[in-house]
Amino acid sequence: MAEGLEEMEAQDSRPVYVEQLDQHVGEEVLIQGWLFNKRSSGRIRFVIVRDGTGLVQGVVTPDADPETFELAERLPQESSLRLWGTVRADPRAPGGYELAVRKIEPVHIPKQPFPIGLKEHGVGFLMDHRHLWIRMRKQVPLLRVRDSVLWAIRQFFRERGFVATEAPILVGTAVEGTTTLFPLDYFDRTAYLSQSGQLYLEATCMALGKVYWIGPVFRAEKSKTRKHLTEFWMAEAEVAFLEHEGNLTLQEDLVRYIVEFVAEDRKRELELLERDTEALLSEVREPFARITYAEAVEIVRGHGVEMEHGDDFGAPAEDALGAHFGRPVFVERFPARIKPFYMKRAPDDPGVVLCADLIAPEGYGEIVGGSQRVDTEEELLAQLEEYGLPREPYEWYIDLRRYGSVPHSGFGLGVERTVAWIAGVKHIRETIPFPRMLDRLEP
RNA sequence: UCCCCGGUAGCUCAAUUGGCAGAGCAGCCGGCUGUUAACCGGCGGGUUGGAGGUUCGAGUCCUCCCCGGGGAGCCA
Repeated sequence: MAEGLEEMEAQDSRPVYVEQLDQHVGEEVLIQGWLFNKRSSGRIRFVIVRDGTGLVQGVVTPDADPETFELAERLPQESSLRLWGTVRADPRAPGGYELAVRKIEPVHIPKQPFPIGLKEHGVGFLMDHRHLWIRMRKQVPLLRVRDSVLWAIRQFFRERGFVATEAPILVGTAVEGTTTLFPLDYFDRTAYLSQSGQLYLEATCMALGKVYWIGPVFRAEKSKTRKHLTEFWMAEAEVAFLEHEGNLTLQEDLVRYIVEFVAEDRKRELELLERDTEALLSEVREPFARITYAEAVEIVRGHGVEMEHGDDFGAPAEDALGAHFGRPVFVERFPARIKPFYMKRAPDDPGVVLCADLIAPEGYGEIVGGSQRVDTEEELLAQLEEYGLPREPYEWYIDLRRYGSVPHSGFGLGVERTVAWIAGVKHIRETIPFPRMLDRLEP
């Protein structure tokens, strides 16, 4: 009977989310969420409730029923609850709206204190409690920014007629010989977790024309930096009949689209993250800079960073480039021997390849890497040999150059680095719900 | 793999030259009718990461190990 009454009551006020409260001023609503914090001043009590879309302050006075008044004092942090109250605008309330609470109904009351308080914590402790940390103040808006970045990517490609497709995660061979792969037992042989879907997208674009996919990739490098995870997400695209210049334009259009979309779509979240969105937008307003590898080396040296022509860019070099331009910069035409076997040589200079890395400003490093691909069997066989790679596992890939081969190009965008740049967070471990890093496999 | 820093209460940190292990927060008890990481008073809370060594005496010095953080390299 008592249960029946509660259900009736719940039906009286439709549940609404905190982000919709401005549409319900003056109405009684039902909020379903968790107790984020509470404050009390004796005869007036404040409960701050979060529901995934935002935080709202509930005001509890002795006018509410005695049980509710008592709950407002007693409920511990992260109690789950239903809360009925009338929405009103009040400048004293965080967010501008608050609830005059009529009733609180606990759903679950924790028996022990929530490990993560509102005061500061160390990174190690927070990472050990990542499953709970994601509920907290900065993490919720950050994960909502991530959602928006992924949504923007899908929307961009769909608007342009790309077909969303998939590449396998389990693969039998390395895509690029250099990077370390995670091996695993696959019946009686060794399989690996894919480090890139690119080779497969090259095949798929010959079927579908323009393709993209967004998925996890894996790198067994023992990197310990703020820019690296062992499992991260890439948005990769591959387009038949697209050549190098068009590839850069496509990447530039995509990156600008993502930034502009997210800046608007997650305006409130970026404010909570204290990201200066004007500064961010101004970085992508102008056309991106385009320089060659050779020019980049000179610029980097001009900033006092030592490097030889023929070296790949290290973190200090990337930072120097980002600082020099203050906006994204494409570095084109790398020396062939520091890039993978599948990139096409420049027709006017066989020492360099038709590739580009896109370096984000503000020290976020390379966020996109792409190239035009080798498109003749002769070139591909020659380059496999040059890189000392066996031909047999790549027979299917060589086949793509035997049956109606066309010029084609593509790229991969690092999702977490892009989110970090847009949100303005220093370490990419916070841009994914459960980061996988060296020595960090749990939770 | 290499370099640097750290490990003290549930959490964040202090502890002077080697000399009685402390504070804030959290928890518990009490107070406060507009709080904003509220505030005020009280209470409980410790194998100082582990092993060994030096010493009258080690959180502090030495050796080894474990764990974490930051950075490099490599990469997106």
